[in-house]
Amino acid sequence: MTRKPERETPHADVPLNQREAAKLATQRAVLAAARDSFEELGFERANLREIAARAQVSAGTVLHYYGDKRALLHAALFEELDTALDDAIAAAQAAPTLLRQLDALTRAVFAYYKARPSLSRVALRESLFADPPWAERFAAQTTRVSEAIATLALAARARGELSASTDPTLLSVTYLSIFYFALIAWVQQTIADPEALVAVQLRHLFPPKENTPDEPQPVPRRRRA
Amino acid sequence: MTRKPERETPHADVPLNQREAAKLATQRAVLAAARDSFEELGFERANLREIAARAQVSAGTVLHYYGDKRALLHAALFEELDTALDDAIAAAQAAPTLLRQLDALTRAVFAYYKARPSLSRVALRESLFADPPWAERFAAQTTRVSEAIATLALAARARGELSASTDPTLLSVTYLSIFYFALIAWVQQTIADPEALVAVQLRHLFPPKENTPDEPQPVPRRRRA
DNA sequence: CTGTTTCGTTGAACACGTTCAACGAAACGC
DNA sequence: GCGTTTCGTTGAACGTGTTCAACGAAACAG
Repeated sequence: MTRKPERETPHADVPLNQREAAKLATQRAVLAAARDSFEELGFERANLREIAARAQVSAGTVLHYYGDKRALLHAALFEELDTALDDAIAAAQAAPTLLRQLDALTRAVFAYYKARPSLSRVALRESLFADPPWAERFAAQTTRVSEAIATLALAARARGELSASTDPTLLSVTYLSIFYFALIAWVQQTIADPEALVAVQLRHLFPPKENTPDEPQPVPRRRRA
Repeated sequence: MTRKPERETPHADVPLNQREAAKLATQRAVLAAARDSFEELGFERANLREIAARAQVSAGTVLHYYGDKRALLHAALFEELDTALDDAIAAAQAAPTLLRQLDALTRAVFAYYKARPSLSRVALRESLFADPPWAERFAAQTTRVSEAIATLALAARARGELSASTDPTLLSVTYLSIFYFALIAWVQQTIADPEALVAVQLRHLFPPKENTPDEPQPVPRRRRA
C-alpha cells in the first residue's frame, strides 16, 4: 500500500483559470461532505462512496485529492482543531496565574474534544499517529502550543510563581504529557474528569505560592514515615 | 460494524475432549502465524487470508476466534508485552534510588518497543485506543505498572528521596504521562532519545537530593529576571 | 485555428476485512 | 446404538478502501 501524494490546493486569492476554479470547488465540496459524514456517521461508518456522492463526485476523485481515508479525516478536521487551539491559548493568556492559565487551556481544548466524544477518539488516535505529511503538521501544531505554554511559564517564573530552577520548555513538555495522557484516558473512558486529573498533577508538581489568589492551599501531606 | 465476541480459549491444564484439543491447537496455530506475519510484514500488509494460510485454516476460522484484525494483533502481542513489563518492573526494583529505578524501567520498556519500531508504532496506537475487552486488559496492565511505581515512590519517600508532600499515586500517573508522550513522540520520529527526555523531566520535577550517589547535581538555573 | 498535451474525473476492477449460511464430525441424550 | 444437537470450519458473498486505465475538456504551442 503506497501513499498517494496529496494534491495542491489552488489558492483562491490569485486569478484562476477554469480548471483551477473547478479543482477548488471540487475540493471544497469534498471537504464539506467529509466533515458532515464523519460528524454524522463517525469515521468507520462513513464511507468514501457516500462522501463522494454527497460531494457529487466519484470516490476516485476524493482519493485523487486526499490520498486516503485517514488523510481525508485530517484535512476535514485540522483547521477546526487549529482554531480551537488558538482560542484555548487566548483563553489561557487571560488568566492571572500560570496554574489558572493552564487550567483554562486544558478546559478549552477538552471542550473541543468533548463536543463529539466518538469522533474525537478516532481523531485523536489518527492525529497522534499520523503519517507524513500530516505527522509534521500535527507536530508543528503541538510545538506552537508548547511554545505558548513555555512563554506563559517564563512570565510566571519572572512573577515568582515558579522557582528559578524551573525550565519553561521542560514544563511545557511535561504539561503536554499530562494533558495527552489524561485525554487518552478520557476517550478510553478510563477516567471521567480529565481536567481535574491535569489540575491536581500540576498543583503537586508546581505548588502554588502561599499567597496566590483564588488558589486553594496545598493539601497537607502525610508526614514522613 | 458490530464486534464479534472472542472465543474462550480452552485451558490445557484440564482434560480436553477431541474438539477442545482441536480448538486449542487451532488457536495456537493462528496466534503463531499472526505473530510471524505481523512481525515480517507489519500490521497493514499482513492480511488475514495469508495468516489463515500459514495456520492452515480459513480466514473465517481466524475471525471466528479473534473477532477482527485488531483483536488478533492484541492477542498476538499482549503476553509478550506483559512479560516485558514484568521484566522492566523487576529491573527497576534492583536500582538504588527512585530516579534510577524509573530510568531502568523506562529503558527496559523502550527496549521492548525499539526492538521493532514499525510494529511498535501500530501496536502502541492500537493498544492506547483499544476497544473492549482489550481496552480493559490494557488498562489493567497499565494499572499494574502504575501501582508498582507508586510502591517504589512510597519507599523512596520513606528513604527521604522525595519530599513528604509527594503523592506516590500521582507521581506514578505523572511518570506514565511523561513516558507515553515520549514514546509516542519517538514512534512518530519527532524525538530521537525518548529515555533522555523522560530522565531530564523526572530530574526537574523530582530533583535528587544533594547527596544522592551517582546522580548528577541539578544544573544551575538562570536567576529570576 | 488546429493539433497536441495536460490533467481532472470517472467507474470498473481489485484487494482485503468481515459476515454468514451450510456442512459434517464430535458430543450428547435416551 | 442411533437419532439429535452442538459447534468448529469452510468458502462464497458482501462492503469498502484503493488502484488505475480510459476519456474528454481545458490549456498550450505553433
